[in-house]
Amino acid sequence: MLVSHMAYQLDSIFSALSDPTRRAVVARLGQGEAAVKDLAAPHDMALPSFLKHLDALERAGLVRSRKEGRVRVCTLHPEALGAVETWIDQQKRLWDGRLDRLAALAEALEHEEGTTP
Amino acid sequence: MLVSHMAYQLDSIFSALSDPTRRAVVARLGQGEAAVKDLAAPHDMALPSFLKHLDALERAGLVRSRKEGRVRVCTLHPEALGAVETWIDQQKRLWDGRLDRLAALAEALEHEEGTTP
DNA sequence: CAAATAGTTAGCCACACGGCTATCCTTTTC
DNA sequence: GAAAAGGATAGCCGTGTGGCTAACTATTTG
Repeated sequence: MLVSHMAYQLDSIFSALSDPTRRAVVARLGQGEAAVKDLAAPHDMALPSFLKHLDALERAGLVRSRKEGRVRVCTLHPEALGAVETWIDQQKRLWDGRLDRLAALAEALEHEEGTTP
Repeated sequence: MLVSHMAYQLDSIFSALSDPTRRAVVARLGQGEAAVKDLAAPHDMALPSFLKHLDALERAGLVRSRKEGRVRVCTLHPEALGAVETWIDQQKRLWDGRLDRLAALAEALEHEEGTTP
């Protein structure tokens, strides 16, 4: 899994999650799949506007949907959140690594104490 | 910590992280603080453009900066990422809770088997 | 089959975003 | 003290985003 491949994914995932309506949809779908109409109900906006939010979530791979008759049923794909977690973990490792090097440096200086006036 | 307070924060944090330039800056600052000029160097854009990215990171609380003479020194504030992790963990709990209920339902059905023809 | 339901598509609008240049303001440095 | 360095600010420009209405398609349902 090349980082450059992930980058585009991360763009759309972070972007999708940057909106409260879309985060609410993710939370709702965490309880189980739902039809577009039911997903849209709690949100005070016209359906076409809401559909754009769903599109964003689908483009990010967070949600998938299938059509059953005239109803579109949406399902959460929580694995997509894994990309975010992975990225955060990488940042933590960078951060911790930096702290480790600082500690090593501090220790080195201590051992050297008094030898280089 | 009220959810409604977090919501606005999450907006700006997710939004800040939705751009590769800004994620690169976060990664860079994970190694230690740096001056604006040095942060900007790897990114092929004019300084004012880059400053907007820094602004986004500061507004999200991911980066803070202080002025030393004519140089602005930027520092990572990794705690801000905690808001993201918290949100993801909440979603996982929702998801897992749903699976638990499904399992409970399945078990209940099994016990009931044959008693309700 | 007619009407209601559930989406879908097209197109409009205001405003945010990401890039730029040009200019200005401090602080160093020579 | 003049010039260079490091940012900051203002303003322009094309594109993207989030909202809307209106009109259309495809399924159910009465």
